[in-house]
Amino acid sequence: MSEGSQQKINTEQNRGTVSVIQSQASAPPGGSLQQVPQLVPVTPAGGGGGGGSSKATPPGKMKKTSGDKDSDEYRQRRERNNLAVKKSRMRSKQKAQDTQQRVNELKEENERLEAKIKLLSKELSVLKDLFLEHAHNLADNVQAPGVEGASPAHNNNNNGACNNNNNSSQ
Amino acid sequence: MSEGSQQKINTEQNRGTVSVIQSQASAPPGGSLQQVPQLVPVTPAGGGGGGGSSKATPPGKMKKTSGDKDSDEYRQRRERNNLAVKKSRMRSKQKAQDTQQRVNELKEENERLEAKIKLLSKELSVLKDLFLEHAHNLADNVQAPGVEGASPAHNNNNNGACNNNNNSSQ
DNA sequence: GTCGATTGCGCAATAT
DNA sequence: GATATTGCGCAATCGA
Repeated sequence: MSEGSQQKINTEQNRGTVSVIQSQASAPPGGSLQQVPQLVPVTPAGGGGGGGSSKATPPGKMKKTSGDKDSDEYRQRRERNNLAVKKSRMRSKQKAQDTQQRVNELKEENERLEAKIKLLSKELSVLKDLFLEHAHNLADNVQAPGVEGASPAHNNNNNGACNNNNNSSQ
Repeated sequence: MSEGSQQKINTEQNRGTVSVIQSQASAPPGGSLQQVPQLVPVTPAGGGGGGGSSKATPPGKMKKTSGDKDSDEYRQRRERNNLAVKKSRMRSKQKAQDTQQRVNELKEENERLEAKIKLLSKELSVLKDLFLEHAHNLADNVQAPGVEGASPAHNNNNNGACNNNNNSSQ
């Protein structure tokens, strides 16, 4: 967790002043640093695929005041984009969080459902046993109405009737 | 979606060469730009608010060769961190993806479980109905034992009742 | 073609 | 001390 100690940067501030800054840069212990958007073309004619014409700071003319970077318009665009980025990231994070929560909910519900299944299964089992018992009782009644060892009935060749197939789907 | 046209940056490359580059920057369509880490102190000893004192590059002494930025060590650290960052982000993204997938799986399983519950419920219902029927039959038997319609043995109307598929797997 | 939304990336601060 | 996370800004790209 945490949450950093972020410092609001005053857009356009050093902007107006900065012009050329070289390496160097002293890092005051307690001070925050601001990244000045210095740009530089990188490995123009790189080895890989995209070949690009190099063209580093071509002597061509630049429109606008003193380069894109200093223009108010540029700054404005940047700021807008920064805002959009922030927003987008927030949403993204929120979404992830929601998804995680959804997982939890679903897990819970799953457990509930499984419990219910267990219960229903048990009930079914009990009922089935009762059925069997009844069948036997009836058989007895029919089988030995008055005689002792006679077993004439047995008509219900139910043999193998109550088979429960314990198949496993999947 | 998308996937940008990212270009591998050769760390330490322009480092040695770059000295001063101002705004400008031409943005070649296919070319990538590298952000040179120019740093600038922001609100140095700022108490809380918007800090007004500028004070860029205070005359304090910096250790190391020619400033932290140019040091090999610095560059190395940066690169290591960049790597770590990349890794971390990858994992983060992967995790989010996994979570999403988990949601899908759980949803599927939920549906399966619900279907099963439905089925079990139906079976239970059938069995119960059978039970009632039997009870009635028995009542009839008891109620009218010597009457004309005595029917001692039509007990096993076991019509198709006993099948249950008690599949429990997973 | 402008503008917001995404995305990858590097930096720096902070956490582990 | 080194790696891992996190917030943030930049730039490129996508999409409306």
